[in-house]
Amino acid sequence: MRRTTIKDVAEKAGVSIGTVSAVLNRRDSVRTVTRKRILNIIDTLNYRPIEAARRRLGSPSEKTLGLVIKEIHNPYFADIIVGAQEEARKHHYRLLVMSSEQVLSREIDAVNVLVAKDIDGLIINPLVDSESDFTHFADLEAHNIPYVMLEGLQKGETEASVVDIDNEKGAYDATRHLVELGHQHIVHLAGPAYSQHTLERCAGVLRAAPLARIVHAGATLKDGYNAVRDELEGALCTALVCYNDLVAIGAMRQLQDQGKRIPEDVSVVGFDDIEVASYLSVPLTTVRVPKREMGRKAIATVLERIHSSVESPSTRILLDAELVVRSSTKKR
Amino acid sequence: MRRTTIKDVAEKAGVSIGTVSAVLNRRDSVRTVTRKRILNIIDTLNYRPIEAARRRLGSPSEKTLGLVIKEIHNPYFADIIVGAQEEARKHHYRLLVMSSEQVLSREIDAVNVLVAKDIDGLIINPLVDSESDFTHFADLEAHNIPYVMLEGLQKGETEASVVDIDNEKGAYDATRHLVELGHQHIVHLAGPAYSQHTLERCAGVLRAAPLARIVHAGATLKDGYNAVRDELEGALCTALVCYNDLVAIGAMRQLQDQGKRIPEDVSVVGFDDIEVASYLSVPLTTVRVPKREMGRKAIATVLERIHSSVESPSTRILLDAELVVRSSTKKR
DNA sequence: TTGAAAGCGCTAACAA
DNA sequence: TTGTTAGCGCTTTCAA
Repeated sequence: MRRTTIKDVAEKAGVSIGTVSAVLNRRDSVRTVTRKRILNIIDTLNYRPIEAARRRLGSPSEKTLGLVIKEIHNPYFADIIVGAQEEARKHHYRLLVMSSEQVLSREIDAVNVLVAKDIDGLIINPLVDSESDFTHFADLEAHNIPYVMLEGLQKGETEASVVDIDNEKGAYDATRHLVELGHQHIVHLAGPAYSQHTLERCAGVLRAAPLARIVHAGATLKDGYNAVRDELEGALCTALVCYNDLVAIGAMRQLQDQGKRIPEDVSVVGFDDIEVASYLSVPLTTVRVPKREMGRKAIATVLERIHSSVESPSTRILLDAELVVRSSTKKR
Repeated sequence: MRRTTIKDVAEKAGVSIGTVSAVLNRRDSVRTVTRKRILNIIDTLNYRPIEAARRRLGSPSEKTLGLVIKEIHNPYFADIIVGAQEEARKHHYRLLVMSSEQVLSREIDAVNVLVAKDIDGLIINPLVDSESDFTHFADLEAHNIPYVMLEGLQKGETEASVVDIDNEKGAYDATRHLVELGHQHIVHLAGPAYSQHTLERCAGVLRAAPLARIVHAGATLKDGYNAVRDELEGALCTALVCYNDLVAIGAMRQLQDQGKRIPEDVSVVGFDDIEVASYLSVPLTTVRVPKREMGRKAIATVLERIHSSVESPSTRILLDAELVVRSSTKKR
């Protein structure tokens, strides 16, 4: 069933498409009766003009950028979105956000839709699945749509620019802090499988504390809660390095349920420094990631690519992240 | 400066647009030398075909719905987004998200962009400014794009459907709970100005406790923190009803800074039941809003309107919200 | 292997 | 006041 077009409306109304167009564009050259009749038919036919056609195809359309994130629930991304939006607005671009929710097929889907919607550039925090196919990125390149990633891909499959922090160093700093506090039994609650960040942070933890135990957790409150419940029952553990703040908060809740005090019994370090981290009863020691700045920088980078006529080389921009010591860690 | 078109490429390459099109569509009827030459020119000219035109205008395009929220930082919206996405996917629609960040001009902007991107329907949590203009909603109606609101407008300016909860009742229940606990000095940390939810919740609080003091706060962690710091210094107050959980968490942090214990010294009730509320050291008593279901229901409602040929009447769907008593409230 | 031309839905200029 | 038509960027036949 074809979409209803202006022609259908014109036919049914017994007028020309020009007249219908005039009504659509609120030109006052149409007789009231005719207008009413046409309006009626538009309504019953449920007709909706195709915007792309109205804009006379060639005319400059809305400038838009796409942003594909991994989890809408993570305040980490909220900050990135705000920074990105800010920078985009400054340059008169609008930001369309989609979330893959950690599902590769949705990521591919999101990119396709955004391409179909004719965005001018894309920021994406890609899923780094081992079996990832990169056709959607190839598509972007074929379409000449510049894009920037918020997390590096393992293989050098694409020539994309990356805006990120040094995750290995961040995790190293966090763990080093615990080591210096005298902790011997450190457990790392690691992030989701197949994430580059997970890998890098594990590496950082192990560099600072080669004997640290790595436990697979995930990226959410529940993941942190469950990991501590299922994996740390009675285990020797005086300090926790968590993949992110959400996991840390979940872990702390479970520790508390087990009657353990923080930081007296167990020290906990998070990652990201989401806003709520400093509002907790026991303010969280964590690695501050400059999220807004990352969003801004990512946009600035695509914009550069959009506006430069020459093929700019792909870059890897690493912003600074630093440990923020609050009350959830304590000398052993 | 016009956008580069296929014609430019063809001219510069000394071929016809048909040949360029063939290259673009990976047809193997083009001689390798010609293809290479064209590809080169595409690159140097930074040419990007307009998707809308490729799709031959009439052909059915990607089915998409728009969602305009008020604050990307509020987990309340994250849940709504997840529910909406879920329902949309089930019906093979994609969801494009934009955030107004409490700024009316951005809301208008977002709607315009979404319309330009040819969405099939819209969910919006509108800003209810007293000086609101409703032209963007009128535009939606003119374009025959069905939309559903997640918060009622004050005036009956539009004929939109609304999916929401009974906010007055929710706030009443929350406050009533405190009254039953014996609290006499109740303060309500109210939401942002010009929000319908703010108004409705204030009304609910006052119905349960006519003597409650209303303090303007806002919708964020910081708002809660600041309100308690600036307005409750030394004030008589044994219980706090907060506009939402974020405000409650912010308020609790400040109370703690003042050396007050929760719930021994002050009882606190939130609103929304965002996930983190149950993970706090003092799990938060709050009004559980069925956020995902609201997202789902809102999508289902637009979809109905999209697919029904008859003009469906606007409805007002109120889902159930109920008080969840945890540990932040206590008998006086 | 390439070019020419029709047609997609719509707007705007012009003619009737 | 209404109808006719060219043209927007592109794909797709069909002919050369």
